[in-house]
Amino acid sequence: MGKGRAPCCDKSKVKRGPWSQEEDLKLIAFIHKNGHENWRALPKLAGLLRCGKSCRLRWINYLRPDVKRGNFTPEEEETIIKLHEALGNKWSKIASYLPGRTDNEIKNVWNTHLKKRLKPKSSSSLSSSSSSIADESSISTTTAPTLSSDSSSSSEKQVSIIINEPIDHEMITKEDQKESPIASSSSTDHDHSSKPEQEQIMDHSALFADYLGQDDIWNILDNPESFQSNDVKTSNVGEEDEEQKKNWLHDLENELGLGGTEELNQNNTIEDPNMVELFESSSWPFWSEISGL
DNA sequence: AAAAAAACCAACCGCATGCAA
DNA sequence: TTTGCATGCGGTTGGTTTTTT
Repeated sequence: MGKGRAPCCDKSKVKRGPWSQEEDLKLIAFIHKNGHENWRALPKLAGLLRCGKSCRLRWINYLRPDVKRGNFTPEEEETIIKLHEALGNKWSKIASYLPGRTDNEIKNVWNTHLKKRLKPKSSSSLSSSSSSIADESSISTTTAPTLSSDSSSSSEKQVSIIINEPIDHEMITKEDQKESPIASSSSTDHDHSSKPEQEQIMDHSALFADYLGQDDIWNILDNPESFQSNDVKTSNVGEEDEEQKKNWLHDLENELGLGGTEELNQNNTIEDPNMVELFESSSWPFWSEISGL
């Protein structure tokens, strides 16, 4: 409320533009260990020349464990359309009904695809919705982890949407983790076996290859479900030295100058149990590497 | 094959909001 | 109540990729 706004950071001293792999890893490693209770302080503590805002955005939109990447399914698009009709440009609200999707991503999809697609028939849909710029309460919610739509084909079809209970994408405050480990519920939503063919997993390969020196790992990372199976995991990883995995984060942190020696506990484990709980329940592709610690 | 146009999407900007002192 | 800080949010930009001419 009306107050002078201090600049969030000294723009001359922070890096801007696309994130490098190293920056991503620094951010991931730091949040893994410490969570992100203070975005403003985080860049400094993590050794990043970024503004806290930028770190937050990068984490939320790209790096966090439950983020789902790739094409939107027709069901998701339908949901967005309906929610947008009801909520307007409340992207974060809309995102809260779509596990794994970010407000930024939804906004992009809307602006680049859905808006145009709707335009031709906008008159009808808008007219029917003018009275109906439905308030939120009109959205039926359920805890059922599905959204269902009346399957038939016509564009005039009546679509009834059962929408997921909104979830909190801003998950990793420790309190939130205790109360609603959303990653666990969304992890099943991330079942990549059901993903559209075109779905692109984020390019972890480049990210980790530098550190692990092997490309096979990316087959695993691209099929996160394989993490659940020790058999698959070990067979894919091959005879690789377990020690290497155990020391991965430690090495990484040393490499990145995160001061692993005093910050790691004796077992080289992630210290924050809530973080462990969160990441364990997630299908986040980075987890299997880090969890070997 | 090259140039131009369109599409895509990550990241930035700055206001709004909540909270604590 | 006021003030200042931290973060959330939505609009916008600009670089990159893809498609069209």
